[in-house]
Amino acid sequence: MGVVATGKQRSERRADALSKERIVETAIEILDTEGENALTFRALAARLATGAGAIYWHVANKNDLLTAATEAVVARALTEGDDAAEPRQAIRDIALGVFDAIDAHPWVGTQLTREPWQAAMLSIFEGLGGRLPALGVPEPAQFDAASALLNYVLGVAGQNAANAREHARATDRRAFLGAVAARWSALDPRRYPFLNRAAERLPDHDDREQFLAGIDLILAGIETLGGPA
Amino acid sequence: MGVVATGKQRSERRADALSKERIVETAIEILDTEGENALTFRALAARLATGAGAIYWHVANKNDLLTAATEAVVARALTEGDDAAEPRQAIRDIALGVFDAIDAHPWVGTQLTREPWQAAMLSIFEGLGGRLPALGVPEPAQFDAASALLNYVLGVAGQNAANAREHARATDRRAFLGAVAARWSALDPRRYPFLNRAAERLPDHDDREQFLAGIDLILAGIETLGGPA
DNA sequence: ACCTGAACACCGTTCAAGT
DNA sequence: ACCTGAACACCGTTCAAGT
Repeated sequence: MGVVATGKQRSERRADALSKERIVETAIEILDTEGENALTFRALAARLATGAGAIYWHVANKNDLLTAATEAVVARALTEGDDAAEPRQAIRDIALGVFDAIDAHPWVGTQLTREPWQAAMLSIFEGLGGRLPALGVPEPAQFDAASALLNYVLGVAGQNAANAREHARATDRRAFLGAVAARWSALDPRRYPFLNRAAERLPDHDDREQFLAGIDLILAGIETLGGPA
Repeated sequence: MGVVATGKQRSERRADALSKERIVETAIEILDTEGENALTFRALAARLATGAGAIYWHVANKNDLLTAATEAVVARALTEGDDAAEPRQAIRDIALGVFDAIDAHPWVGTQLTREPWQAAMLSIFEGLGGRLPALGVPEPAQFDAASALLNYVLGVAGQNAANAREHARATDRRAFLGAVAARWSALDPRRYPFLNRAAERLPDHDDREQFLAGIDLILAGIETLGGPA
């Protein structure tokens, strides 16, 4: 609109001035659509129609960029699932919010597990730990209990991110799980009895349900800490 | 011994022929003493007094190398803490074995969370899940329960690895935790009441004890699944 | 069969130079 | 103040050539 193309074609037209926000949003786009490996300063600069060095004026380095992108996604995820009044349900909602965010943006799982004490992680920690008083958990035990929930969430986050990296574009989940299950079934049943049994359940299990089952297990353990509900 | 130095000095003398085992052990040495970033094919080749390309004859790629290194460390960790008869204690021993291995080799935590379904992870999974029948957990629930334990262990593993990466050589743990706690205390106590309280416990808490407290919490939840013990 | 080491195709990051 | 883009110092990986 009103922009006259001069001489050489340019692949992309600058929408407006560069800003950290615009850089972060573009990075999220690349991460979501092309995967973790596709985010390079060169690719990012090309999409933003600028030089690679320009990005460094707004962002300290790649880690800073990834942290900001993670923070943006997690912040949205946590505000969406507004607070349930019931503390058990509130904790489930927060955990599921993070789970679903990582399902949609697997690279968030990678970054969440790589960079400790970042803002995104603190929000999750507060969300989980903040409900423990209402659950009747005595103060001295709250730190450990919230840590257990957080670390479980982070563990699943990392695995989901790794799985997404493995079969980049969902190459038939059932076939993939079937192949893994076949490997488990091939193990010596005397040395690996549990994996042999688990192999039968693997192909049909639902990741989200299993994730929630784990949360409920930890919540059940936490409830043994407090007085009667 | 009996080797005559000819012409130019060579920085290192080849002890014997190259092998995957020798490559993996040397990689572990570098990872342990110089950190994750120090492991490059060039550095590895220099230590082995060979060319970078030679390594590829024995190892498919860097990921293969890291997986093999992780497997070696985890296998040792799991065989050391021999099986306790009591299932709760056996699960604690396995979890603590992994925890201590990552404490000694933080890069194992990174690799464990990056590469799913690798042999090292399967051994841990079997070790944890294999004790659930003795705990009275009904078969249909065992897969979910073992997953919860595994993901918790992996979450802690990732965090410990990330922490070790952060302050490369333990620059006074208490000072570091004190700085983190100060940041938590600086947060608005109305929006972050839990983190403000947790800040007081952070500097003096023991990672290993907190890890075990989480295991016990999940075990307490798992015990609500079975019949009476 | 196994090893050598230069070369290739990338990276993140810096920085002199522009506006 | 902000942007440009070439240059630097690395990487993992390949491969022709050696033994």
